[in-house]
Amino acid sequence: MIEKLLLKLRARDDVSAEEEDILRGLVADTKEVAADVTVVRAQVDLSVSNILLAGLMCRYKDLYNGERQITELHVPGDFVDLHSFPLKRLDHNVMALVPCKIALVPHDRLHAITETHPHLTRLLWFMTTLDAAIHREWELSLGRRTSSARIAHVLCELHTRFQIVGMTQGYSYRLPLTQFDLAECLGLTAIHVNRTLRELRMSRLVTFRNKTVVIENFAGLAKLAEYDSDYLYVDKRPR
Amino acid sequence: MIEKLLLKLRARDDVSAEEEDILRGLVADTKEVAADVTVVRAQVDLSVSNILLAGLMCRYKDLYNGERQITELHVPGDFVDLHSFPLKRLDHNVMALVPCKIALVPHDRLHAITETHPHLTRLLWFMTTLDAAIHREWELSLGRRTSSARIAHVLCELHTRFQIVGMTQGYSYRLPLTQFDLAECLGLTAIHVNRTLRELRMSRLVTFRNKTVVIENFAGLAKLAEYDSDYLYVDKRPR
DNA sequence: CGTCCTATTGATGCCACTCAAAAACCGTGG
DNA sequence: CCACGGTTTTTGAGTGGCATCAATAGGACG
Repeated sequence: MIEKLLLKLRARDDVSAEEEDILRGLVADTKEVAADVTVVRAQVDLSVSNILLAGLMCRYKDLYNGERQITELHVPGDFVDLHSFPLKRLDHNVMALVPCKIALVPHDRLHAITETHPHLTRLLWFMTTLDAAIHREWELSLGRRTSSARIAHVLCELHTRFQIVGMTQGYSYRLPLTQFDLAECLGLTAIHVNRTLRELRMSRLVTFRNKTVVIENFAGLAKLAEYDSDYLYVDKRPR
Repeated sequence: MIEKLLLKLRARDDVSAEEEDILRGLVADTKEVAADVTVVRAQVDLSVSNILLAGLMCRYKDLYNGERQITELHVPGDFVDLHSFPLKRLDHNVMALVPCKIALVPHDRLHAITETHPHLTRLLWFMTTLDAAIHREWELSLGRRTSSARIAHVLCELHTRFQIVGMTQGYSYRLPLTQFDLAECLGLTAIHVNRTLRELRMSRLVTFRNKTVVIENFAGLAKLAEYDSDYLYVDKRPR
């Protein structure tokens, strides 16, 4: 059930058979949620974290006027709100962007791991710092990249992240987002995203149609975006 | 020496006398660094983390054209690159914005804590997730807030963070940043920061002059910024 | 008291936003 | 299988916030 989480972890460090068992034992229950459902609400006391098994989720914050900023996208295998374990509540909401399947992990089981399994604890800690690294890269995009570079960058990032969990076909992957969703990730309007996607399509770099991304020229796209997957820490090391 | 770190931690959870001793024992050495010195460089293997004792530091990423995005500011008491312990290297640079004093903490001592002191481990973990929360709030600023709200917001944030470590005088605090530095935090140009600061000054909300911030109307500033310190998790809880 | 850095102001331009509307797509039910 | 309503995508025209370019003023320091 948590195969994708294991893929994600094993791309970064060894996970022993015992540790794998413990991780499997974390899941107390699974749940299906419909699209557009807010699964975790900001400021609510939490005692459970969620692993995304299938679908696509996001973390977002919003302003009074209804404008929304998505601060991170989550692909299957992501421990979507693991940080709620040390934080005890969240400063943002977590929403399903499409129908999703999630696994529920009670915090007391995570607590138990921290008491008895240091290496696994460090692995979990690592995963939350990986999310922070993604936040930082998005800050760079939001603050300094042009609209075309922003879109190019997020499409490169998602290619890498989907690839890790075996959800790409070559340079193509399914991305069930609307242009409106994308705009909320990138600090743009949907209209401008639309125009910029057309540019990227016309320059034969990437096509995003029918919820599918086809990267026609990865090197070119990465160059435009100044994309370097370093910040995703896809290298195996003892943590 | 690490009094400000202790203030920061004890604003969020209890720290026992034993834990305090262990934290004090983390420091292997201290160092003075000059302004504008990059203390930690991206992609370099690390075996030491730094606690900021005095001064002001930042994390930043940059683009080929030399544009820079500061992703977080660090005030005294911050464990500036604690996340390099799980990550093993950083995806960004860490720089001293003014002359700073830092404490060096070897990773093997952190490793030892994770092996023997679960609660302290969770506290350290918590601190890295707090940095991530700040990143998310900055994403919201960079993506959706207007220039005036962005400036107002960061000045509110810094007030709260300086206050926690006892470095405010009422609604005033010393902030040794140039307008150029601020611009690099906010995804703006220094020129526009200058104009916007004038607006904020003229609307009697806040003054930033001679490296000093004086908030004349905190409620008004917070309202403009939609500032809510929730994301800084200044509430004491068992972690 | 000159030099460098920082702050300030003015003029102009462009990237992305807003407003408006049509076209394409999609699930649903008759 | 097609009509239908809602969502999403696409395109056009006009606007504006922040950037760029240019230049002066102020402050810190040797």
